[in-house]
Amino acid sequence: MSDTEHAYDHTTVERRWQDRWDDEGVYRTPDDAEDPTYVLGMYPYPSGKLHMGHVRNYTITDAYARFRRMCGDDVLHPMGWDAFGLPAENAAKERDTNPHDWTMDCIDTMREQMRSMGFGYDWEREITTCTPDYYRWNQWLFTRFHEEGLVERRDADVNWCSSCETVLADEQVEGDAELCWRCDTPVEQRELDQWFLAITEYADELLDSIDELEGWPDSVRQMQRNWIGRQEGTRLPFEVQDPDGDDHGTVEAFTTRADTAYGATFFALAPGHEITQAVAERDDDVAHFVEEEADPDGEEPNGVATDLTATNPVTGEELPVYVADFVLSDVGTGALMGVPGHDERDHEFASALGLDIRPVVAPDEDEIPDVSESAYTDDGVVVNSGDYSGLDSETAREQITADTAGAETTTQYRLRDWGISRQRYWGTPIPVVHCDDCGPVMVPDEALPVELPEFINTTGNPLDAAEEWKRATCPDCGDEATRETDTMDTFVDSSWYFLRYVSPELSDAPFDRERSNEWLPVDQYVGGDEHAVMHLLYSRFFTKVLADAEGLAHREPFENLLAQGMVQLDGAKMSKSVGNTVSPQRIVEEYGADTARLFIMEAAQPARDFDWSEQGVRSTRAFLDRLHEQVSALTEGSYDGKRGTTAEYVDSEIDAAVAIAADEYDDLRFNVAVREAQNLSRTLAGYVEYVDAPHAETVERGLNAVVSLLAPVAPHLAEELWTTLGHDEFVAEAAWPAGGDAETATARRDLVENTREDVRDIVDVAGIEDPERIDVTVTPDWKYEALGIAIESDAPNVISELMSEPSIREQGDAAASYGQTLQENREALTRPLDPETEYETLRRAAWLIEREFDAAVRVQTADADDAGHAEPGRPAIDITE
RNA sequence: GCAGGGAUAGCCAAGUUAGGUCAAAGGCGCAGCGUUCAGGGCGCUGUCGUGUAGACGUUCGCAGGUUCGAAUCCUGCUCCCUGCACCA
Repeated sequence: MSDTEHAYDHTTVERRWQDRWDDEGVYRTPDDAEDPTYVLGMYPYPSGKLHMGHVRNYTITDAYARFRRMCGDDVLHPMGWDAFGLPAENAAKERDTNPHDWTMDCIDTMREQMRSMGFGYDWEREITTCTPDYYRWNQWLFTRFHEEGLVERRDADVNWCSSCETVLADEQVEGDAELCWRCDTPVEQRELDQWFLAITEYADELLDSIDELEGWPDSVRQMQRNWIGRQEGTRLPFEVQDPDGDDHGTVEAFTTRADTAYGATFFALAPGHEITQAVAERDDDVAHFVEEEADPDGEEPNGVATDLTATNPVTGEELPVYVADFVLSDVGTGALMGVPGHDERDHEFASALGLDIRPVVAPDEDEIPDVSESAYTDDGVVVNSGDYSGLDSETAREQITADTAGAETTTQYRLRDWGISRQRYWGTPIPVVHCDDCGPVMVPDEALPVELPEFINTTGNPLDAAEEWKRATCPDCGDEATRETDTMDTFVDSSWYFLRYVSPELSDAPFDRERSNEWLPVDQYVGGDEHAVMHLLYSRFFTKVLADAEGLAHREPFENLLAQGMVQLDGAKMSKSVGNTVSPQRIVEEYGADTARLFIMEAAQPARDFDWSEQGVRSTRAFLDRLHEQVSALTEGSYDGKRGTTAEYVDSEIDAAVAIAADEYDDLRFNVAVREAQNLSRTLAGYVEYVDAPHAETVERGLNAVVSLLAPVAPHLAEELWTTLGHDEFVAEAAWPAGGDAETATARRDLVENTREDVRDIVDVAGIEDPERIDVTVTPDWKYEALGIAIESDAPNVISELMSEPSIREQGDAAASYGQTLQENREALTRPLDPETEYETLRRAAWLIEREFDAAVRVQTADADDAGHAEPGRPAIDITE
């Protein structure tokens, strides 16, 4: 695309200002800044190229950061790299390089792309998680967690991706088909020694304090609640015996419906339960079922009878024990009491196997439900339950739990401890050595960081192949020992990176405590909602642990969270595999970064999805070109008019735009804020075109405002025009322009717009072909006074109160009639602009009506008796043909 | 199934937290006019119905209710989206 069809060369302009900002350190945040506004976009994984999602994400934070800076705040707006992770290993293998070099190359490329977008970061605070300077603190924090008793090593069934050759967190397994989140390979189960962080210790606080996260979207809060999945219930102990009377011990079963204990007609074990395993060894049917038939994903619940019995601890009844595939090892205790009368799934199972189905809960005492066809699952009144009959479900649960030996109320969570072990190279080495005598031992702080060895290209875990690196001595006994070869989940890195920005160079602690206490929490966090659970939950967890263990004064990391919407193409998510992407680089080359940024921001509110539109981009660019021309026209110096009433109108519109845009920016409604700037530009153009000799100062003030209002979103052109307008400083560092208050501004606009619409209505309805003169008469003072009295008054009838006011009484019939109107609308009265402001507003806006109807417009006060039916907020209009 | 969020004029979408200038912002589409005007772009206007002076009528998923007054509050229903789920 040639630049000749544009009013300015974006490449030159954008480079120029990027260089100047760098030279002057405009976006630096000094360490002594006082409680800066902390604006943060989720740091990217350095895949090599920015995509539109990144552009949108970082344009949002950049615009907000710039706006806050113009409002006079100190701002902290840093950027960094989520630089560990599997793709780097894969890429390194493909390209015959190593993860480190590949990652660093990607970072260089992306940093340059960010620079070309004009994002104003404090690059002095840049962090890169794959550098020892960063990941040593992961190790240090791991040790602190260990000291707090929050690290556990245990044998665990883990999700294993055979393609990635690594363990996956539950959150990284997707869908019913259980596919790896990265490569879509079906996930297998394996048993391995794993390192866990005890996030469940904080489950209650993580759940309860969600309520206070008022700056977060409801959807994210709800997802976290679901994920934690707290459930109150009862643990009941069932004695399990085989036919010979041999005891298999007590099996605990968790239930939320202890009130249905009398309805239990069977007991069921998971195929993976240890008793099941024991029985399978001597019982071929059970073995066959476990091996061949059990299908936890199947629609139908399947099961097989055993020769065991379980004693219902509430009733003493002997229940048959089944092995059933709908019982899951990792839910509850892997065993349950079956109550087919009051649980859908148990009902289905009992029906299939011909087991008893008993109603023990009823809607009310005289109405025993028919449970032969389907379960009655609501709470109600307990029946057929011995001494408990007649109690409501809630009370029965409490009573049964209290009366039953060995029963206790417990809380169960869906949330599991966080397995952080990964059998991969490109991550933080877990700082542990294994000693034959002492077992696993923490690497002491002074020996940190445990640095990664050279990359070895192998199919398994490269750390396992690094023989020399693996050799270590035990910190406790000094004997030979072996290094732990697991690395940490990269979500560990991102769980505290927002703290590192505060003091990125600090060498004796991960973060400066005092400064963090002042600078945190992040005031505005922005990112995609694919991180709604994992990253955001882990970050909250880390913050709470650091508050308890390291004196951090905050228990929540992110005060306000914005989950930005997707940039789509034809209604579909942009995706490399589908091939429907738009390259930010191409857009920047063709139209410039300002155009890309402005288009994205005006297209929709930041939380919404929207469609990319090349035509929208073009018209955005056209707007910037017109603005450039507007400024050039002003500086050519041919505007030599006086400040007439039209200019006064323009002035009030400038105030209005500034005030409204400020409110909208503050609430992150960039699309509305930007529209104010564009409308103001339009108003200025209309003014220049309408009057013979525009008033240069007014136009200048207006263009200054337009440029200021656009500066957060289109910063390069804004700087360029700001200079053209004669300013020496950066617009990035300029103060937000002074304006009026948004409420009055809106009231004035409404008055003008309503009046113009009324004129149109009249002309249209009355069929006036060619209006010659239009008289607009503002309300008489006494009506305004009367309205004020009526609003204040709490008398049942205001008319007498109005008539006690001489200035109103002397209006005679008119006063009585208006008083009547007021009385009828008593409850709905609102205070309008005062008559003087109204008069002034309309006088200034008269040119709009003149222009539209090509008629003389006369705005007058109502001191004459021709006020007609003018009312406050509603001038009388008289049109002469 | 559970939970959360929704349903607004041809389409997209504000407004609902604090009921009253709300026939209801803005955008798109469509139509008319203008721009020394092919088109495009840009600007102005219109876009539920009726109406020869700014009015009236009907409307905010469906059905009721509260209120002087409801897009907004309450109850029930229908449908859509998102998350979770053989979760005991």
